[in-house]
Amino acid sequence: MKALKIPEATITRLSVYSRFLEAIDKKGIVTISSGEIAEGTGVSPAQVRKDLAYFGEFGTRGVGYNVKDLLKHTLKILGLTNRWSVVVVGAGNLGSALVSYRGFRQRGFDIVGVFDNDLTKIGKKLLDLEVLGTEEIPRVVKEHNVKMGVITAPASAAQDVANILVKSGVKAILNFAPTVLNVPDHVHVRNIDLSTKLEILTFHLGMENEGY
Amino acid sequence: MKALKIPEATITRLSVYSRFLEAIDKKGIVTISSGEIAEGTGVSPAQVRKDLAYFGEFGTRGVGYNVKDLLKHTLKILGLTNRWSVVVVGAGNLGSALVSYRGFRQRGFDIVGVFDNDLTKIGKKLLDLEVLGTEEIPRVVKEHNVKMGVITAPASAAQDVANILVKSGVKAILNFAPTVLNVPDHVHVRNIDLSTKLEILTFHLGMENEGY
DNA sequence: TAGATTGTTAATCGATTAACAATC
DNA sequence: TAGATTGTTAATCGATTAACAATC
Repeated sequence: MKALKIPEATITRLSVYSRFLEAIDKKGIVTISSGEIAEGTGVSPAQVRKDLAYFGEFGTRGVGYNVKDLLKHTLKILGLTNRWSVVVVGAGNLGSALVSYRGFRQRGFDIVGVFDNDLTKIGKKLLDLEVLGTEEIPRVVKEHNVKMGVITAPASAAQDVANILVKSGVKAILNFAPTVLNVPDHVHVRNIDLSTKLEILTFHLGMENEGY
Repeated sequence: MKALKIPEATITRLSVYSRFLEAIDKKGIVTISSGEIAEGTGVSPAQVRKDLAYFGEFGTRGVGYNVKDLLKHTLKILGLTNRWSVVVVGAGNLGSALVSYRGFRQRGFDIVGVFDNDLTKIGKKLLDLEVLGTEEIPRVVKEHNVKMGVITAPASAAQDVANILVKSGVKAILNFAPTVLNVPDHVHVRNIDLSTKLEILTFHLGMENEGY
């Protein structure tokens, strides 16, 4: 209920801390300090404490944080204490890769549908999922109470896909198409643009040679 | 040569502007204003002008920007006026998808090598590329003057892969493994963490239900 | 000239860092 | 108690926005 605005970077880091804590916990380590978390995740100790402080007091002064405890809290904050059903729209190479990606399942995401409007792809099996036509999206979204959709369709189709997803009741979209989506305010969208990330690197490489 | 620090977000947006301008240019539109660019890319007009102003004066007061001209400038800034050879390490689903991804080639990236240390993957063909053992990385990097590497190996192997890439002379790494890489200061690293992006969305969805 | 839009400065906003009192 | 580390406040740093003079 707090009206406190939390920086997006804080949430991103929380995800990183969470994964780091999982690894630490697996090693059997019980207690960890903000300095050690910082060391392991490449941020500053003050940053770690500040990020956590948005959500509560999870540590013990003079001691540090209980690993299992803090891990649970970070997962709770990220909304990962229950599983999420996800649909993927676009069964090309990237879409297929995501459906097969074990990392998602491990963090609580269940891909319950893959869709395409390319007839040569419909009916294909990806793991245990059959690629369905996009007209099936509303049914699957309703049946599995899907809140999240991933768009791996080409840029030219992305907006149409987004419209279908929104109309079906999806509340959050992860968009891999290099295009800006128009959605209602209540729908969350994040873009992952693979080329853009490479271009940040070429920018820096180019700068070193020529300078700007 | 300017010592001016440019925000990473500016570079990301420049990449978005650049792609938007390509689309606008294809429509045959000659002139565009900061307001129209802003409208098309989801930022503020002041932001657009500020971002561009880091690099020069590309517009004409009272008129706007010449589309072709500005497109050229943004490509130049991003280092996309010549092509980049890239290697991909990790020939799993994601690696395979990236090799086949046409978006890279279109923006000036040529994937010249795919590597894995899994014997069942070595020798497989991805498009016209044969998957090679990781011991071949140094040779290919040198032969093609590769400056950029993409890591799509599992987290457990990512640091080893990074070491090999750095030793081979790679200067920039795009890392898909959910782990923090240790590399020398002169090597640029960016992470793309697919789960983290989903977790930002679940965070927001969770917040709406329970509040934080 | 009048209208439009840039480039740039100053004001605002927000995020990170430093420092330290609280406390185990 | 002495040493350590958190939680939090204040200071700093950086990025975005608003406003407007310059100028086409």
